[in-house]
Amino acid sequence: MNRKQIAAVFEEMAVFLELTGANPFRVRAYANAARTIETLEEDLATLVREQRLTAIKGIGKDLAARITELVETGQLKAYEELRATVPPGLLEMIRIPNFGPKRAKQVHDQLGIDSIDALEKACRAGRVAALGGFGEKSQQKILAGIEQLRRFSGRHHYHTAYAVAAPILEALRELSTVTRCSIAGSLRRCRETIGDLDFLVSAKPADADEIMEIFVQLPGVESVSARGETKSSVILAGGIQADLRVVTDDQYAFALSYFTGSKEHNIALRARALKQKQLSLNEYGFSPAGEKDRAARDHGSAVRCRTEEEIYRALDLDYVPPELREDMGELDAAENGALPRLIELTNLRGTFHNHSTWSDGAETIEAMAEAARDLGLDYLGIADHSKSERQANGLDEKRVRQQGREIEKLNRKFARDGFRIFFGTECDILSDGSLDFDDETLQIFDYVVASVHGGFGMDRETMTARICRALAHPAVTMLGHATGRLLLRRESYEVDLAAVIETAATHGKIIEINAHPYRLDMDWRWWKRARDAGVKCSINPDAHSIDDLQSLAIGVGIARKGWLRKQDVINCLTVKQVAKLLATIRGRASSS
DNA sequence: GCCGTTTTCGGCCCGACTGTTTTCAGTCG
Repeated sequence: MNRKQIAAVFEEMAVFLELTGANPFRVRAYANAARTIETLEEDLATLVREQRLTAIKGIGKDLAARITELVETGQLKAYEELRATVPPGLLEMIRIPNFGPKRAKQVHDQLGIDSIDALEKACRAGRVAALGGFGEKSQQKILAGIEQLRRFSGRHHYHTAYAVAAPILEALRELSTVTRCSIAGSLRRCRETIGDLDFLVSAKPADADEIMEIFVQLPGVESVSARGETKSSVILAGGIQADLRVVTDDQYAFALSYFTGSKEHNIALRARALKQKQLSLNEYGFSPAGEKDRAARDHGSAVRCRTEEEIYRALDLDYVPPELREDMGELDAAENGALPRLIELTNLRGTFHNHSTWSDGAETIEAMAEAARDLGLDYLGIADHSKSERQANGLDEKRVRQQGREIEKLNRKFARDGFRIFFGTECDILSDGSLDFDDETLQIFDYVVASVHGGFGMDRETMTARICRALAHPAVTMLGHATGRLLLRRESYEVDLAAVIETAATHGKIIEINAHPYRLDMDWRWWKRARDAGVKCSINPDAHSIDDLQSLAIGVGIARKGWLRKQDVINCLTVKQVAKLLATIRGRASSS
């Protein structure tokens, strides 16, 4: 059983335990272990064999035994037993907003309800309102929640969420009563998908109510699910939930840190404040541990902090950029001055892997190049599909040569501006790991992006061997969308990314961050490891239109989440440097 | 279930909002 499967078992264990009313800290132990295992650097089988599991933070004697059992037998007795006691319908029911394990268990035990459909029927019949602790309003909310769940998956692509959030932030910023405001939550951390939007505003207490009222009446607000003094929640058209918190300006930095999360980062930060400084930390500030009568909300923070930087400093930590706040080692690094200086959007000078009308793009090469130049880039790589991609109008050997001549011609024109088009191909990796062009044709390109576009169903070993074989081919420059996933739509194919990263490192090959908002692939969780193995990254929008070039910004966000610095990303090189690098990777002497 | 120069037992981050209560449980982040 692989790491991902074991993590999934532990995650379900956490949910099952919660449903059975287990100790919440025990639940958390399983949930934390799931996260730890999923992003583990070392090979699980090795750790099991050498009995070093308990050396991992959060893995004790019991969990180590369970991991060992899963690795060795592919099963977990405790998991099977627990699962047998939990009706399967409860699992789907707790996906309803504001309907958690306790309520699911109650309706199951008292009404025999074991599915969302049954719950809906019971609500309509008024049977749920009659239960203790429930009422007419709860019943209506459950029905509304079921409808919301059915209409929307509950999560949204980053760019969708951003497009909805930006005008709301602007509307808040324009209010004269608002002192500071920001987006917080997973959008600020640049997660690949977003559950809901979090807005934070600082203002005088006397103005808070009016700001709340304006917020819940903004255009696009479909319904109001909560409306309090400091917090309101609304559902926007399109089904995205948005929360607004209003605090005083003294509290703003603390609230921003708090609502940016992640929850796991916050827990680690608070535990640290308690342990090292005997300070309790919440969204209002620091207060002396255990002294409830000196709570920060009423008495101000024991340590005043105007910015998040000052909060980290108060805990003897370097500032942790939002993208890194995932409790994946950032606090240790912040303590030791070992945080990376992250890449920024302005560091980008060009990009690879873009399409044109030669295959399935919407724009000519010239229009794409002009758009890239207008964005301030110095070069653009065009990598249209290879011949096997018939539905995408993939190019055969004859057409790529024609395309090469057009690019040569365009480059003479663009040379005046110091701009350059690189001639590439997005070459299919065929089922056996061979490439869609012969070696002679592959020689005409400046670079080759090798991608899997079909045969997703193969087993892990075969797929891994297929991709690694392609990466080892001397003509290949970089790997396109490493796992083939489509966020919220299609799971990735089975592949051993650790082996892929190792192969890329061995052959000096690049792996892309495909910045298309549906892909964001290779996943950010793998990049620190790839970076440390010496693998360089290329941030590519996979643009099929001029607008798609904007995705570069999301790609940079994902690179930042992956701890990448300017020097780890080839798009930060100058035209000259990158031309030399591409030539070097192909084992040819540089002409420049 | 994990963890430990205050503890091998007794802690484990903390608060807002809602709906149901009449002091709180459940849910969420």
